Amino acid sequence: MKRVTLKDIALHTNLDVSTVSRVLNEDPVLRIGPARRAHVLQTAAELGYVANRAARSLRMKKSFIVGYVMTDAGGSPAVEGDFNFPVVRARLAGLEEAVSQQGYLLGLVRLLDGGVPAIEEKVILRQQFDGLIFNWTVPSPDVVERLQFAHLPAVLLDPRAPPGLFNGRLSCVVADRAEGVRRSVAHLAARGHRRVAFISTAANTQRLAGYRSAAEALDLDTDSRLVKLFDSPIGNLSGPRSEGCRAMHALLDSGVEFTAVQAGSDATAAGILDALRKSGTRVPEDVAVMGYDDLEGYSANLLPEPFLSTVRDPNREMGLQAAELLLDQVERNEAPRQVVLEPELILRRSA
Amino acid sequence: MKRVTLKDIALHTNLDVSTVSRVLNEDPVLRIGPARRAHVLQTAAELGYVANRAARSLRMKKSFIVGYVMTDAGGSPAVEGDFNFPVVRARLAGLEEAVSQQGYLLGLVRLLDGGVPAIEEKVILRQQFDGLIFNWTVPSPDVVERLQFAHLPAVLLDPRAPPGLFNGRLSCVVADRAEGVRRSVAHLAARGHRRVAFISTAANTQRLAGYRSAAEALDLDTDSRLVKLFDSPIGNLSGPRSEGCRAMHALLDSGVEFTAVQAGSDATAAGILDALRKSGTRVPEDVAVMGYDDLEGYSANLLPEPFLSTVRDPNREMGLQAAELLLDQVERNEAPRQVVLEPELILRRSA
DNA sequence: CTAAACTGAACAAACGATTGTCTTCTTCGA
DNA sequence: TCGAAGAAGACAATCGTTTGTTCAGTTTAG
Repeated sequence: MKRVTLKDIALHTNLDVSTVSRVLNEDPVLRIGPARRAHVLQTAAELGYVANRAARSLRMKKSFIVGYVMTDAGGSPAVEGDFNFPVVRARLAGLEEAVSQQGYLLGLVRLLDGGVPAIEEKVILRQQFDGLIFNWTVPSPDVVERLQFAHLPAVLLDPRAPPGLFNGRLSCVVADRAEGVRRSVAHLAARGHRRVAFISTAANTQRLAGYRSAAEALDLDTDSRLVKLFDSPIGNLSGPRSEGCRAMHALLDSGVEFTAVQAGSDATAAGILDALRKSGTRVPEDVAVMGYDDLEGYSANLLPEPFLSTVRDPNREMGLQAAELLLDQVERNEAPRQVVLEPELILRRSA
Repeated sequence: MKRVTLKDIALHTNLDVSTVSRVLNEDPVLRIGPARRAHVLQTAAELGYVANRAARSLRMKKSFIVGYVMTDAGGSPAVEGDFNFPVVRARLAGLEEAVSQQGYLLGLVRLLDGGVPAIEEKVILRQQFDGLIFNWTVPSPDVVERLQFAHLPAVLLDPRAPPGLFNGRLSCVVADRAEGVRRSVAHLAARGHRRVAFISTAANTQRLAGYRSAAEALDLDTDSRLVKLFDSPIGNLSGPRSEGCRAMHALLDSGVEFTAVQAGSDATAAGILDALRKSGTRVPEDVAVMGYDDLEGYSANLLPEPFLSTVRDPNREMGLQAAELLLDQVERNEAPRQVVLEPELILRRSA
């Protein structure tokens, strides 16, 4: 039950704890005979030595813990973009993998809406993290200020706000949604579709941009009537599907011709499929449908056989990268950077 | 940027650090004048003192961190019951709330399928947690053995295996699913339904038991043809919906009369609704449907307006309780206990 | 009036690691 | 042969708390 400490190894090897420490940390200050070095390493392994996190933290003035900030609406229905989305699981897995591989621990903090004082108190002071990860939620400018002041590195993982706002101050990991849609539309074009509709919440500006640039680059028919945008307030979780359904009906009723539709999200695509089904349109024979997010691939509990062709952000990879960026700052004191990752096409039966 | 330590407070108050520590910890050993005590408290607040986690851990031989064990299928589609389910968010929120309120931190560890050695190495030794939470996944007997040996308390949060297996050795938080179904069926009975079908995966034995006992207690028609069970291997995420759909069709085709159906889960209910829609049956006019899980309430991204009446486990509360049970062991050395929480009826439009 | 008891606090020893500085031999060049 | 350099490792301080013990006054009891 007793923990094995450096002292134990020192006793077993007739060396000083400092020497043992230097061996285990490969401290260049120490020149030691290979035989003794091996001996130390071996007994450390035999005794099952594991460095005491607290002692090391105390001495090195580092906690070796990075905080994952989870905002919490206080028990009410979920906050979109946080744990609610199944994708978060993949991100967390990536985060934990990278972080633990470098000897850090991933700590979870739930932040109620306390604003700056809450962050100060809970995250900056009390927990003594070495760095912070914000998934989707973005800290207010005030908070960013405090972070800088406290020399507490942070990275924004897929921030819902344009990353430009934090230029150079915070690291940032994003998926290139425009490129994702571009690839998706390119796939449709390759299948011979010339008139591709786009239905999405208005908030997805990147995806719209991807659609536009693809349409132009591929010389598709650009008809403004093919684009349907709707508002979907963040709190309204059932919005995208019903709005997508409505938009599709409107498009159908308008008589505008099209042979494919790119949805802004899988939820929207679900609504689109509802409308198409109701109107007796066959998918993909009459109309091909592409989604975005790959919800089915993550958690298809509510869906029958995965059907929707879609675009998937590299969520696990995003988590990994976020951790790397953070630890680059924490460990190697590098400057904040931004990394952009490419989504991937998932082809199933709808297109 | 310098951290405020006990020493700083000691200097400001002309007291010894030990005295300051005792004041802040309300150590009964210390008898101090109320004036001085107040002075200490005040300067501590003014300076924004926060105890150094590492130092305290070192001295007290406690990390003040509890680990949340998240099993990881290595990037493949999600593992049901873990982060995949939106309910996990609620549980984590509850956990974090209770845990942080008692001064602990919630650490996340992802466990690949390494079995006992992996748990030993990563969770028991390396991270030096004060306690462990297993959500849904249950540790193997070997692991339980090691936990006991290492005096590492653990609590099982909604274990997928019958908790009886760990009788008295591990704390356990479960929702009373039988009672949930009982209430649900009672609601149907109150609405006048006498012939209530039950469709579920065979694995949901509790829910079936709830159905049976409710049917008996309420003197409903018990007709074995009303019960449809199907197998749904854990890996198969789209199973419940398509199986539910198939089972409903079978029931419809069989000609057995019924006016309501209790589904084993919302996913199954989704399939049931598919079948009813296809057969032109109106819900709830012709047939009332009750689900279980309240997926819509948590994350209705894929669904139009929440429609399904259902049963919801008190997930946040379960997280809170799990934390309490764990800290009862960690802090107060209490024996492992089991707590059972009651689900809640969520009435919407399907019944 | 003196010993005992009590008050209000200071002293000091941990906890287990890291790291700057010494010490003690060897060895080598001149 | 002597001094200096280099090799191999020991010493010791330190990080910030907690906590068992001691200590100087002051009260109380007998």
